Amino acid sequence: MNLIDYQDSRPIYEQIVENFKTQMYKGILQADDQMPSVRSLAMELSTNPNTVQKAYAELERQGFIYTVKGRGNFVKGNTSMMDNKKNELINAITELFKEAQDIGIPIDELVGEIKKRLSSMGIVACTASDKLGKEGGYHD
Amino acid sequence: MNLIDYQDSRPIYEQIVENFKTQMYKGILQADDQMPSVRSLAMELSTNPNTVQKAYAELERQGFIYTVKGRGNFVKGNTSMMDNKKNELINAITELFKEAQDIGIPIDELVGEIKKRLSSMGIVACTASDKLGKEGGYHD
Amino acid sequence: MNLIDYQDSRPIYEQIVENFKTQMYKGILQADDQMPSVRSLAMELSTNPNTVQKAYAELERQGFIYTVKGRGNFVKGNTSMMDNKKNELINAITELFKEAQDIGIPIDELVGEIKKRLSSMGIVACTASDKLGKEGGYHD
Amino acid sequence: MNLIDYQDSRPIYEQIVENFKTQMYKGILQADDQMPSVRSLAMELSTNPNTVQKAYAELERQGFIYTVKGRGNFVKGNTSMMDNKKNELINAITELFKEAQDIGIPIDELVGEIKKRLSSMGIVACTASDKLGKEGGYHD
DNA sequence: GTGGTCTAGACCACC
DNA sequence: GTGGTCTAGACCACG
Repeated sequence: MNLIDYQDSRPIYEQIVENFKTQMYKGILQADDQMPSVRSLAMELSTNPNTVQKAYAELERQGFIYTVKGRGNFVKGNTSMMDNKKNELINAITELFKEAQDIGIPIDELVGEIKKRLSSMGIVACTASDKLGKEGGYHD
Repeated sequence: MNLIDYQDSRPIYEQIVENFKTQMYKGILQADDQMPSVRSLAMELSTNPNTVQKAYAELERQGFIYTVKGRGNFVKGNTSMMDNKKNELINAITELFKEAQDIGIPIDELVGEIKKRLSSMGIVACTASDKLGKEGGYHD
Repeated sequence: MNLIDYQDSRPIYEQIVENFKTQMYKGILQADDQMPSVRSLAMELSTNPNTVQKAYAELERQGFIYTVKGRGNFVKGNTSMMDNKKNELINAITELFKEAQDIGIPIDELVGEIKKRLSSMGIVACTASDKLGKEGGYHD
Repeated sequence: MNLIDYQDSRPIYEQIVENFKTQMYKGILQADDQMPSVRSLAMELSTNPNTVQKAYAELERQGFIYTVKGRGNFVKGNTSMMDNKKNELINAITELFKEAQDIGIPIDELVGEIKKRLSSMGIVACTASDKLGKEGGYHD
């Protein structure tokens, strides 16, 4: 469990939720893995058990974990988890591109800069754009 | 001025700020245009003058407007405005792509889907990716 | 607001939620009516503001109210509310009838007894059974 | 013995109780049949013997089984069992109808829909209501 | 004034 | 041991 950023404006319980969700997306936490107990995690994060409890309740509500009373919280094997996340990302990015379009920022410039940054992080964005670009379909 | 969405979780003053910023980006509000007075806008939005005041203060802090005592608030002709916005968008999108990469979603799929959606909205995303993909500028 | 039954095994916050939901179903609370403030209701019920807060959060999550920060909670004008409730009731009752069937209790007996009880409460169940039973069997 | 649903919010011991009760209602378990031993059932359900013990204690308290020291637990031949269950069901259904009435849902609609569903499951709900309506058996 | 979050500490049911 | 609920009291952002 990563540490909490007390500088962050987001509430602590929300940060906990986010942390666990990414851990699941990344496969660090897998189906039926046991979550740390409310109390122990509270100790580890030096926060209040109620706060952790709230985070777990939220995770359960969103379908990421399930609770066995008296035993603990466990990761739910949610097959559609990935698809949801993918759609979420697609929506978010599309929305941003649309916004750029609205205020007249040329998409070319955006994409160019983004690609530069991604590749400087070692992310092979080119393959993607490549496929996009390919067969010369769009050479204006 | 568009209406405020009271069901939105974001604070009202922030919605006002956002509204004005997009109006400036879109060119609806231009340099040295006069902003509506605090009181009149508060009336129009049927909200508290304090709230409008807070929004204007925030806009001034961010360098989007300037105040002339006794006369009112005016739009600042900020040449770097666009660049800031562009950078903001680039950062946001890059961040999202990075996240996708982190959890193992193939960027290809994302870009493909996004492209589909943009073009279905009449936004010519293809030209952008094209230029990217072509001249091989960023391949290494 | 009805009183809380501290004998009831259900948690207090859940009782509060239920109370408000029925008040909405009955039309006592209508769209955009303001809910009592968290603190005042807590006082009235002589319970803790946190408990009321939890109830309100749940009501918001379920789409029955919306929150305007700094102003209060308000009833959401949910048109599909009634339909949801109706379906819920139908499901519950059907489930019970199915259970009876499963363990071999003749449905006739059940319906007979239920009808007796409903009419003794002044509920005109007969009209309903009428349609069911068709052609004018019951002109009493 | 059916399996336990650990994702179910109800406590495990309660699920065990329910399971046995329906088995008795359905006649799968009959008077003086021996119940599985606490330990073996605990193994079978891979749960804690304490939990099974608690379930058996509850079943005994409710008059469904009796204990012979050193021999085991046995099903009680309780003639009033069925009547209790019937009353329970009648109460539950009546309560739901009353609730519907309270919030102004026309009982006709409810009954109509329920009838549709029951018959689509092959349960002859119609005959029941029919008998009700016809020979006037329950009219007074 | 409003709601939202958090802490500290308690009690309960369940396993 | 586990999670779930509740209290008392605090602090913050928002209007």
